[in-house]
Amino acid sequence: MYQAPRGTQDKLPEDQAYWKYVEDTAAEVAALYHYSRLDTPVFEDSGLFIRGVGEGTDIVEKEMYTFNDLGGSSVTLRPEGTAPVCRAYVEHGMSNLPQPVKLYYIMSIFRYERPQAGRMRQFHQFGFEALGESSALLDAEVIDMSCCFYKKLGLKDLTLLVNNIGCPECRPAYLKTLRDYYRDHLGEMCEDCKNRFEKNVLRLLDCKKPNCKVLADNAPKSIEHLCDECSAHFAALTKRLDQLKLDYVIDHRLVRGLDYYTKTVFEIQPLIEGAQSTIGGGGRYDKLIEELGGKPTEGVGFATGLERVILNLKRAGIEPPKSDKPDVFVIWCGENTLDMAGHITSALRENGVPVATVYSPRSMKAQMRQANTFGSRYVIIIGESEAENKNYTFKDMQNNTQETLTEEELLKRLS
RNA sequence: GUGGGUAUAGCCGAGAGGCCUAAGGCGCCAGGUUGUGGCCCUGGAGAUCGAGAGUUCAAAUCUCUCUACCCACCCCA
Repeated sequence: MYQAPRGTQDKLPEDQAYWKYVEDTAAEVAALYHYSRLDTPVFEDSGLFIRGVGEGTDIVEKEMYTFNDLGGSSVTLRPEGTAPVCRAYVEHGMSNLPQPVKLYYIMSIFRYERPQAGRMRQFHQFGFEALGESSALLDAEVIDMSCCFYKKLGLKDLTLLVNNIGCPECRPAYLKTLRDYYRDHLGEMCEDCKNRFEKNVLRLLDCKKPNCKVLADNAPKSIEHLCDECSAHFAALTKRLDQLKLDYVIDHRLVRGLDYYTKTVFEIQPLIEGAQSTIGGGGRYDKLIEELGGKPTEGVGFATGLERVILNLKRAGIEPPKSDKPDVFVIWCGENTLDMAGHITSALRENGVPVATVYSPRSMKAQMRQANTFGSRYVIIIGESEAENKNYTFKDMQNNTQETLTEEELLKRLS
């Protein structure tokens, strides 16, 4: 038999309440911070991600779903959301709108990886991007908004990590310092890191191997090698975060895996040990839009994995809210009851009341059982005597009380 | 890409060569008299034991191959 493709999953009815809760909360928070929704296509020109995310990154090198369509164009299932948003910003001339332009999205993301807990090939992100503003106050607001999202969901015990990895002005010098430092320790590094030494020195900092970790802890820190502008930016950010009373940890080893980040980077992690520690992350990307062919436009954003959010909700025992609409189950049993049942079912639905019923004759007991397993609050019983008297037996399953009502009384009661 | 683990009905899960024409539980269906749920009781349906090959008189149980899933590394959300 067929199965859902590796690394994908069905969102089953029993999980939908979680998804709705998370997505509704995302939309609510987005509105609070004045972000508008943007949906972009599931696939894009492959070049967008190669240019945007960076050729040396793992995402581009080995995780993209890239294929040629029938016309011969190379397209890629989006492996992240920031580049598409920037593309849309440029394409639709949003630089003419009042800046910053604030956009959010809830979309599926595709990365070809070995699946494991909290890591899917198709997963979903809630993300938001603010474009056209360079102030660190906005960085702080983005971080604040991220925290607000988790807080509203009821997630606690999250750690906020922040760092500043510099800009094209100061980063080259820092990278040189870093390379000089690591050059003396090549012998102590793992194979991967030796490789990274050549390709991407920054990434040496977040290797988790014990030896490399020690090296990284003692490595030159980016925030100590910032230019005046970046330094001031970082100071403004932390000052604002303090005002917002957000607890954060400055993590020198936080560098992120996408090439487009400049200055601020941050990550949010649950306390639970082990893999997939990051639940969300983001940062500033002041050169990205330029890189994609737009005019120089700063940006800062954040994205969080919804599967991981839900995983953490479940671990924390947080349940999504239940709807409090009255659910009605219509039972019909006996001669001439079907027409009345059909009539009242339609009438209730026209009044906006959710109704379930049965379609084949079954014993009253069986129908009551079904109403019970459905969790219906009310049951309307139409048996032969009701059919004869043109009224309805209305039963409250919770209080175990029932009464005889006319159609008008019934509709009034439930609407 | 690397390493480890698992694979029995819709779900959970016993089972370690013949007594398995596969236990039990949940769920589902039907009953427990005459028109009524949740508890309880009784009965029922539902499994080519992941797939293929091999060893054997005999395999869910042993061997091999494949596949899928899980976990970790890696990476990230």
